[in-house]
Amino acid sequence: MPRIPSSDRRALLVQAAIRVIAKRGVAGATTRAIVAEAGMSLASFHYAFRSHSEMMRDVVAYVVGAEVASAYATLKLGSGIRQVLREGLQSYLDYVIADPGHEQVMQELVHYALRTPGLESLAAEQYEAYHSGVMSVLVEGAAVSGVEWSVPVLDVARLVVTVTDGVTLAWLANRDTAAAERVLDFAADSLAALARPVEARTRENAQ
Amino acid sequence: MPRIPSSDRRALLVQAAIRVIAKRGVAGATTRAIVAEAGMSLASFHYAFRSHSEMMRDVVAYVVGAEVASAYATLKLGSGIRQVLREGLQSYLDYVIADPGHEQVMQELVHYALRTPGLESLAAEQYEAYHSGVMSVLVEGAAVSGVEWSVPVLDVARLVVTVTDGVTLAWLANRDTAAAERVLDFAADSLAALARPVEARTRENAQ
DNA sequence: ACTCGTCTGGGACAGTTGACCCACTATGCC
DNA sequence: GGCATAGTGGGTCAACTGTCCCAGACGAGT
Repeated sequence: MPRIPSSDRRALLVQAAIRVIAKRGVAGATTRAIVAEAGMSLASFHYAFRSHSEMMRDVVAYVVGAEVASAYATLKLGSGIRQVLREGLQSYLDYVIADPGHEQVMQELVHYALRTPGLESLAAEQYEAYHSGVMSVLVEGAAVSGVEWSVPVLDVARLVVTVTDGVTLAWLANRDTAAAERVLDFAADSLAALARPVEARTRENAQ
Repeated sequence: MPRIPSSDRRALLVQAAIRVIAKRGVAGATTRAIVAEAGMSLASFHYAFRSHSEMMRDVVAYVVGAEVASAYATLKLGSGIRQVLREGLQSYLDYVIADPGHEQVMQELVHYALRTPGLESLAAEQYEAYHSGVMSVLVEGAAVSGVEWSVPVLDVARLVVTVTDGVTLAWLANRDTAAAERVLDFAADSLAALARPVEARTRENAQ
């Protein structure tokens, strides 16, 4: 069997764990299922991690750091801010539909972190990452569309995350794509109302 | 030990299970933990339920049927629809803050149902119950405020549920009450824009 | 060629879990 | 009182889990 360099083994196991969670849920992420997914032996697990919970901490930290904002980052340069918002939200929904397991894992990991002593802060960090990731997209989107936000961008980002979380959970439950898109229509309309055309002289009060 | 009549035993165990889930999460809802919470013996469990998963099905069905809309039903008769919405959303948030475990259980059970073969439909039913419960509140709220909804009320209900779910998850993660309330401010504003004063003659196009 | 530290395979362990079983007790009915 | 039935207690089982251990294999440096 090929030997795996020490630096990669943890990452390999973490990613295998995420795949297992996507397939079987957090409860199914046993050490044996994970090493089987990673094609490793059981002993290798405890060679890489001191314990199962130590690995789960890394799993949560991994999803916080990586790919978090990537789902939001499909920024198409539309004609106006309303369309930029709508298309951004749509690409997020498309992403959820294409790979429902992934966003399901994200929410399950939030609940797992909230339940696990010592990991509660990671849930908060996960949302900070969401918010700041979306915020930068919103700043860029506003710049492209020549508008500015009439409220703090961070609050707008919170609204976007609220909507995406809510739509995700409902869609996972009832798979009603048309209803989800109507919600996104309304969200895009309402959020666009928070933007106003930028007047060249009052540029400094952005953010 | 007092004998428990047959009709109550299942309900007792289901409610005990919900308390255990609130305390320890879905993964902690073992048969032993549940019967301990219910003050019963282990044998009584399999006397009442054929299996653990059969009881979990009842747990999910129970939360779908009972109390689902109760959190929304704190309808205060405010001056206008905007205030009715805002106060309704606030009372929901107050409820989440007062008993975070309960709404956490609700979301965890949705994910559990989605993961469990044969229970996926219960997740959809849970959201149908949410939507119809909120919808009736919205209908009443509109009537009290003398407005009508310019879009199907069911869609408005979906928006409300989307917001409450999103706010719940974010608040559970970061406990940022002020931010949650700003989100609710915006939601109430935006939703109120979907209502228009009812003109006595066009009463019939209410959904 | 030798050796040392890195890594792996397989086995084993104790603890927990869902499920089951059977002797036993209470209760209502004749 | 006797008896069937509903309900209970406690013990037991196999399966599964996280964790540990140890003999050995590989590779790099000498």
